[in-house]
This record gives sequence, structure tokens and C-alpha cells, in this order.
Amino acid sequence: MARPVEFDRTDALEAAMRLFWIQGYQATSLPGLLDAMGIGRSSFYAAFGGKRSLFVEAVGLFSARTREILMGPSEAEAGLKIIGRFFRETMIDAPRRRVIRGCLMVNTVLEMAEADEELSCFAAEELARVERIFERCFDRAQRAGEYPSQRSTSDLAAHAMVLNQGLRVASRKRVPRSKLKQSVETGLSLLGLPTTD
Amino acid sequence: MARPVEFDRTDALEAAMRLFWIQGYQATSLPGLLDAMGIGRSSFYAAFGGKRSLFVEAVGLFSARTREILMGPSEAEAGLKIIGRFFRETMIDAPRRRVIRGCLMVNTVLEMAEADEELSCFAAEELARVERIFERCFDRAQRAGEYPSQRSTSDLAAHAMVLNQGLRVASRKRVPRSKLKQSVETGLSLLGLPTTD
DNA sequence: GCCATTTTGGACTGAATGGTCCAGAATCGG
DNA sequence: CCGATTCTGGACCATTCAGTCCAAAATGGC
Repeated sequence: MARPVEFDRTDALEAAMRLFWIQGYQATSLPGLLDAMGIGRSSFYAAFGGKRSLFVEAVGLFSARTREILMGPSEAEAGLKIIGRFFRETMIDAPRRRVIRGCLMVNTVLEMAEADEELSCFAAEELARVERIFERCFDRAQRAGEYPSQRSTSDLAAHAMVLNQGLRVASRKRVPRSKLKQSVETGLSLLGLPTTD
Repeated sequence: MARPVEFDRTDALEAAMRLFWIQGYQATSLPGLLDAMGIGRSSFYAAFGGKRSLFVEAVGLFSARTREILMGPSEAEAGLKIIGRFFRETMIDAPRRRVIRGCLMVNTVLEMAEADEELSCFAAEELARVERIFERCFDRAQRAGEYPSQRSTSDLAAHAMVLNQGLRVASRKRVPRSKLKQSVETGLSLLGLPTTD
């Protein structure tokens, strides 16, 4: 019928996400993207429409990945353990070069806040979806009686998100792993979450 | 002797800092800067050397301002109250358009992490100076017996900085003031700090 | 009022940006 | 093996960028 595409769209998107994650939106040039994705300009515009719409897809992918980690291995994992596992998995156990990239959504909220409010809000909304997962964790734990607290689960979830954001900023500083680990432990402990696996 | 400068260097730096604060380093163009500073290109390069070195000065100024707020009105202010006052002053009582700018140092750590590691580290160091002030607050409070805690003051200070960073990210989201206020209260309360003035 | 000295406005530079366009290559149904 | 259709490489575009440069303007000392 017609000439077939020569690249895997998913692989290309993955590579683009990685680059945006490391460098940010504005600092990532089109030639840089094409190089990382291993495709030509024409294919790029045909498949993704442009830099901006590719970025939206990349943030979406990142958000999905993040939520996957949180929904995690077992459906019935104790609500209280999920959040701690998430922080540890992505900030302590992950390889260093991955940790210092922080979180693409957090990075985007800050970077695009003025330059492209729509993009910033999109990233913020994706973070809100994560926050809702946090909230469900606290809900389940509270209902199961594992977590007696005066605070509303929405306040707790909001705080967990603040903690997440603060730790992602800390991750991008070139701080020794041990210090980051200590920050995670302190943050979890102050929230009354278990600090061991 | 010679033609005198026609602008106030401090005013110009102030305007530049404001613009960097709002837009970030990369998104701020030279024409934009010149316009905001109200000076011409030649004067600009003569007085500040270039965009990058101006930015370093701007971050330095921002850091100094931040530390001034923390060192605050009374030398002998109770250590415990200082941090809460700082958060409230800069995130709740401040005008909205100021709040949503977040913190220039936090913004810079993220934005420049890859593009200009040196700038990112500089911003991180300035944040560390703020963290040291936090630590002194906890030190004083602990010595005065106002704050019995098992945790080291350096852990507490590090956590206060994580909280600060997380709240600055939240500030850049276009979140209702009431929600931000709630996050501040929760964060302070979990740290065992007084939540009222 | 003139001269040495410094600042100023704005023209200019080369490089890089994201995006468009088209000729040629690759495929499959006939 | 040919032709309709789609994909690909890369030339090309206008725009913008940070930074340089110089002639003209403004000053204070004389």
C-alpha cells in the first residue's frame, strides 16, 4: 500500500521523555530531540505534530509511569506502606542518574509556570492525580484502623505531595545519597508512616 | 571628568531579579531584560557583564532578601516562631502575584540542573545558607527547652528546607490561597511548630 | 568653550531556533 | 513490474538569540 514507518513510535516517545526529563522543555532543542529519538524532522512532525504536543505526550507518559509505581505490585498492599515504598523506590533505590532528574511533572510546573501556563497547569493536574492516589492510601489505612489521625485524608495527601515536591527539588541538587535518604526518612516519620520496608 | 551613568544600578538589578524570578533564566531574553531594567544594551554590558553574571547577582540579591526576612525584626525572636513566620509572611500574607513566583533559588536549582550545573549549584548553596538559619532556630529553641525532640537539629532543618521547597512548588501551581494556607499549617504542625502567630 | 573620558543608542553579527516543503525512496496491491 | 500512497532526508525559511562595536552625546576639569 505505502511505505511503512521505520521507527517505533513508543521507543521514540520514551527517548523524548527521557530528554525532556533531564533537560527541561526549553533547553531541549529539536535537533537534540531528533538525535535522541533517532528519527528525521519529517517523521517527527508527521508522528508527533511538533515539540509542544510531543511534550504533552511525554508528560502524560511520565505521569502514567509514576501512577503505575504507586498502584504497584499488589492490589491489596497496605495503604500505609505504599507511599513510603514509592519514595524509597524512586529516590533511594533508583540509580543516582535517575534520581537527580527529579520528577518531570514537578520540573514542568516550575519551568512553564509563566512561559506556557497551559503546560504548567497540565503538569499540575497530573500531579493532582498522583495526590488522589495518596489520598486513597490514607483513606484505606484510616478505615482499616491502621492510621488514627485527626487530620483529614485530603490534608494528609496534600502534605505527602508537598513532601514529594520538596524531595524532588532536593534530588536535583547534587546531594549525597545518604542525606537524601535521611530526608525521606524524616519526612515519612513526621507523617507517621513506617520508615522501614 | 566623564559622562555620568544615567540609571540606578540597584534599581536595574532589582528589576532584573524580578523578571528572572517570574520567567526563569532561559525564558528571559535580553531585550526583555533591557526593557524591564530601562537601560540600553551598551549600558547593560558595561554594568553587568552579561546575562549570566547578572543572573548570579540577581540570585545573590534574592538570597540576601530571603535571609533578611528570616533574621527578621527582632534579634531575640523565639527560634520556634521564626520559621512559621517566614512561611506565613512569604506564602500567605504576601500578595498573590508574589506568591506564585515561588522562590528564585528553588526555581533555579531545577531549571539549571543540567543546562548550567554551576548556576544550579550556586542556587543550591544559597539555599543551604537558608537551611543553616533554620538550623540555628532549632538549636536555640532546643537549648531553651522550648523544643524537646529526639531528632538532630540538622535533620529538622533539612526537613524544614524540604518543606520550603515543596511549598514553593505548590505556590507556582495556581492553587487557591486557602489550600496553600492549609498546606503551610499542616507542614508546620507536623514539625511541631506553633501554627499561630 | 574646549578636550579627555565615559556612557549611550542602535546597527550589526553569527549562530541557533522551531517549523515548512519537496524531491526521492520504499512499500504493496494489482 | 508498475503506480498509488506514504514515509524520509535534508535544504530552506523567517525569527530570535546573546553579544560586539562604534559614532554620537554628555559630562567635569581646565
